Formats: sequence, C-alpha cells, structure tokens
Amino acid sequence: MDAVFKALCDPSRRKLLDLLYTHNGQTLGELCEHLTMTRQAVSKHLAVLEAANLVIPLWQGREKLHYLNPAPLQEIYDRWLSKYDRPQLDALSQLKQTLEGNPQETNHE
Amino acid sequence: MDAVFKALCDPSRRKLLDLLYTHNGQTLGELCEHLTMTRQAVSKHLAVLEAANLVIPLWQGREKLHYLNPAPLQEIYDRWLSKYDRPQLDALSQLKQTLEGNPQETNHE
DNA sequence: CTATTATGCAACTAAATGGTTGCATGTCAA
DNA sequence: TTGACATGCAACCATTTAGTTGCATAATAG
Repeated sequence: MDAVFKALCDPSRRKLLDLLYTHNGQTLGELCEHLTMTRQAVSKHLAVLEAANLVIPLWQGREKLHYLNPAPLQEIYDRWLSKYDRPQLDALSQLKQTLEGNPQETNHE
Repeated sequence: MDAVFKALCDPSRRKLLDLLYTHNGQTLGELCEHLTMTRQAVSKHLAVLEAANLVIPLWQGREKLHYLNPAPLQEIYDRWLSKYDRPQLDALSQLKQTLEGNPQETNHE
C-alpha cells in the first residue's frame, strides 16, 4: 500500500493516471505528448505506477500499451481512507466541544 | 490537494493520523511515544500535516493539542479518487477484451 | 525565583527523488 | 538489408526529504 501512496504523491503520475482514464491503453510516446518532460522521465514515472500495480503494461510488437488498474485505489479507500469518512470525526466540531469544556471520550485528558 | 497527497505519502505521517484517529487531541510529546524518531522529526511531520490542513493545532497553555481534520481526505476522495471507483474500469477485463481482439472505445487505435 | 517541562527554530547530513543526456536493443517498413 | 521508430538502461545532477543535534523560548510546579 505504501507503493500506491508513493506513486500518487507526484502530480505528473496522477496526470498519467488521468490520461489513461480518458484514453486507456496508450503507448509511452502518446503519453509523452501531454507532458513537458523527456520520454525517459515519463518512462520512469510509468515504472513507479507499474510497481504500484496502478498501470499494467501490454506489449504489442514494439509498442507497449499502458492500461489503468484502479484496483489499488479501491484498496486504498477500503483499507485506509474509508475509516476517516465519518463526519462526526470533524475536527472543528470536536474543537468546539473542547472549547466548551464539554469532556468526552475522544478528548485529551 | 497536492499538499494532501504529499502529506499522505509518508508512512510516519499516516501513522500520526491513525494515532489521532484512535485518540484525538494529543500533544507532541504523547505522539512521540509511539514513534521511534526524535521529537523534532515528529514535529516536522506534524507541520506537514498542518500545512495540508489534515491536523488542526490548539494551544492550551504550553501544550499544543493536535486534532485530526478528515475534511481534506473527503475532498481527495470526492474530487479525485471517486472517479476511479467504477468497476468497469478494471484493467484486467479491458486487457481480456483487447487480447480477444474485441475493438472498443477505450482501446488504443 | 528557579526547575522542569513542552515546544520551536536553525543548521547540518544522508538518502531519495525527479529530471537530464547518451547509448543500446528490438521491431517494423521500404 | 537498411533505416526509422519505440522503448530500455545507465550514469549523472540538482533539489527535496527525513532525519539528526544543539540551542532558544515560554509556561508550569515547587
């Protein structure tokens, strides 16, 4: 899961995922057209995405087609993000209660 | 949003969020007890989390209480992650169709 | 007032990161 | 077969990052 978070923290890599979202199965060359860095730099980013299993490559002759795999994103949500989704966790409401001197479980002693 | 992704990519910072999830409003010193690095290192991590608005500090005398703010996580999901949640985007099924020679919209030409 | 406690600030270091350039390899087309 | 095209590999560089140590400041306790 660490590899997925690492992969997502770079904006260029998130852009690559967005590009594959709108047009799946693109080659390295095609993806390069939408970024301002060299082909090798894009290739490295794709390697990181592949290592996180977010992109699955398929060789077709001399072309390498890149396919988006959203499964790790789903896992990130299910196993980490979803537990923070409870609105009652909202810090501001808790702060308000703290400032009101209203002691409760989640407060510091 | 970039700040939030950056904040999340470090496992120590995710652990801090988890610690605040289980016990909100902890001081720097309390949080340090659960990590193996120096107080200053933890302090830096908390600064990153504050910059991303994931942690909201509240000074109480000489103690700084740290409160979890899950709102940016919700935003990450709503504005970025949620669009990848459609199962039909699954790369493997697309690859299968590609390999079956079944041309479709989402394919490369 | 003095000690101790909780935190902040600044400088430094090692390692990771994001990018480059140059060259090699394999596939397709004429 | 030859040349162009798509990609990979490796070395290198600059910046960021994650951590350290040392010292400063402010609040509480005795």
